[in-house]
Amino acid sequence: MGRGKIAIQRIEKSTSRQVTFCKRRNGLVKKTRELSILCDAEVGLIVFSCTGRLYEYSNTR
Amino acid sequence: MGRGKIAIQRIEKSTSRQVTFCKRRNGLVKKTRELSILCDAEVGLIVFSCTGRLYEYSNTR
DNA sequence: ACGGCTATGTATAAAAG
DNA sequence: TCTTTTATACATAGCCG
Repeated sequence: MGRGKIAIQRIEKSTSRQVTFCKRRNGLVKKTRELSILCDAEVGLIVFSCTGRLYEYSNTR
Repeated sequence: MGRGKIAIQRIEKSTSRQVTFCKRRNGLVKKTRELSILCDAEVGLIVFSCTGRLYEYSNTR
């Protein structure tokens, strides 16, 4: 996706890594929520950034 | 995505829901792993299907 | 560094086998 | 019902301001 294809390996440039982290984390949460709703599943997602910050998502019943 | 647009709400037809669950769960795991590698983050994903089956993914350090 | 844009790659809904 | 195909929608990499 995007303007060019990227290899799946650690992004070395820290500013790029930070931007990608933010974008993909948002995308992942969205997909996780969609799976939960579409398929009536219970889900939990936990992400710790490399700087130690926590992000999480779960559906509640 | 796909041939038609779908609303984000529970898929009523159980066979369709099952197929979508399988495809989207695989996609979600892939995205989760990619985020972990690209952005050097620790991640955990847990999914319980509506039939009570457990699927999980986490990166190990 | 953030926020928006858009060309392009990827995921996937529906169909076909 | 499982797998494969294909057209289309969606996510996002690189840019620009």
